[in-house]
Amino acid sequence: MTNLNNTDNLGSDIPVPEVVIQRLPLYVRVLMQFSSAGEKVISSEQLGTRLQMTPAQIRKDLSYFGRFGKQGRGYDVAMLERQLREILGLDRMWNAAVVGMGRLGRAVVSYPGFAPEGFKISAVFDTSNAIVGKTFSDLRVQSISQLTESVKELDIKIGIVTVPINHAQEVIDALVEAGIKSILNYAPLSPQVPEGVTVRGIDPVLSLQSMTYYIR
Amino acid sequence: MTNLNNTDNLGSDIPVPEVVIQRLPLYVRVLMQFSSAGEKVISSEQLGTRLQMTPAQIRKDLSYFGRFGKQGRGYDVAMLERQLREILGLDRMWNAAVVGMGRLGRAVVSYPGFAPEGFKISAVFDTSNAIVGKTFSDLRVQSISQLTESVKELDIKIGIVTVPINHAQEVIDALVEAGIKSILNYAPLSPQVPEGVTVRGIDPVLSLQSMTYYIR
DNA sequence: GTTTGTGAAGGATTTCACAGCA
DNA sequence: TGCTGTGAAATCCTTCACAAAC
Repeated sequence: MTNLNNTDNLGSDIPVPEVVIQRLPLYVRVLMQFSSAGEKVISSEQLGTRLQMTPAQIRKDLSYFGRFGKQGRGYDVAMLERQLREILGLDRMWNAAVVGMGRLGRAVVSYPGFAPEGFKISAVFDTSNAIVGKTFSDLRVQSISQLTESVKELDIKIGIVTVPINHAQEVIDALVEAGIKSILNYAPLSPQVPEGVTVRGIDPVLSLQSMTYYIR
Repeated sequence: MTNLNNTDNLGSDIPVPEVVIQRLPLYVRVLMQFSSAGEKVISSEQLGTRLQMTPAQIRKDLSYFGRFGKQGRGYDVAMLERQLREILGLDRMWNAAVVGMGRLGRAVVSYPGFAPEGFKISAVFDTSNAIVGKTFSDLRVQSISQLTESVKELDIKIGIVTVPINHAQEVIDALVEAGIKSILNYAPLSPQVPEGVTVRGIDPVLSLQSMTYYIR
């Protein structure tokens, strides 16, 4: 746990804080905006203004991974975007499976925002026999019993959980069992997962419930 | 009734850390589960197991607001839930407005998870004249020019943004202008908002983009 | 015996501030 | 001159550990 060599982050294997990793996609997004606005160069100041954070934090975050800027000038927009995408693993396509083909699952598979960012929904599943066999967005709904096989065959690395809360934990267990390490969970519960599995929750009610505290 | 004082170690009103506030709804959720399972008492250990966090953190979080437990026993489930709801402002109903009645907005207004938690969508808006006047889930779509008036009239405290990215900032500006202090933003951008306005983003792509870092 | 509440310690993250380079 | 990269300082957050309460 104790880290001795802190004179040089580069090339050493200090784990990068998770908060930092979660901010990198924000930087990528702003870089895309600047890029399509024709800007070639961006400063940490400009990035900070867009994201409402301090320039120092942005520079510090980037320094975990290398030296991307030029003093007196800033960062090359295209180059920094490319580097960050590579760091995050966004320079390739990822196959995802959606489990739960109710209303929410169907909304997710037809959401047009995933594909342009390299996330392809390659298979869909459901626990109910009433839905298995139907087709949505050109994807035939499979039984959850076929999960492990499909995950292997289609090189699926991401699971998206859109089942009702009462089935969510068992579905997550099945995904973990099938070797999935990254889960996007739309069910309103905090699932139990083993070490090494990352879960991110999409939970609008939780978000609302913490905002009301600040309304005075 | 509720003791809203901080611990007295530093004398006066340190604001409660935002991370703490964001965890309170998680506690409420587990308390509901325990309650409907017939459990009367819960320990910080049990809460921690459910949420995959340490008992000490839970006790510390709660200590910002008062002393709710009994040594040697734990917390009264019903009482703690009631107290936390009061602290968060969840002991009342909140009116919300949805702006953007495209596919996503229609999914949001018909989502059955908000009402049981006390969030009522009381008005819906759109920027496009092609949609204004139509009705979804018994709500007639209004022009955004009527926002300020409706917010006042219907006591709307929460704005939910479901417009496409190119209209999102202007819609958020309009909500802020109308006096809204809490915004749930489904558009994939980091909006600029003044101090005192809370924004929470619902952004599945961002979540995926930070998870891929950990897939090795 | 059990479990809370909490100062104090420890760790993590952010910000400062400035040397160094374009 | 302008802006990055980064040690050091400051701040924030979590965990420890134990007295007090039941």
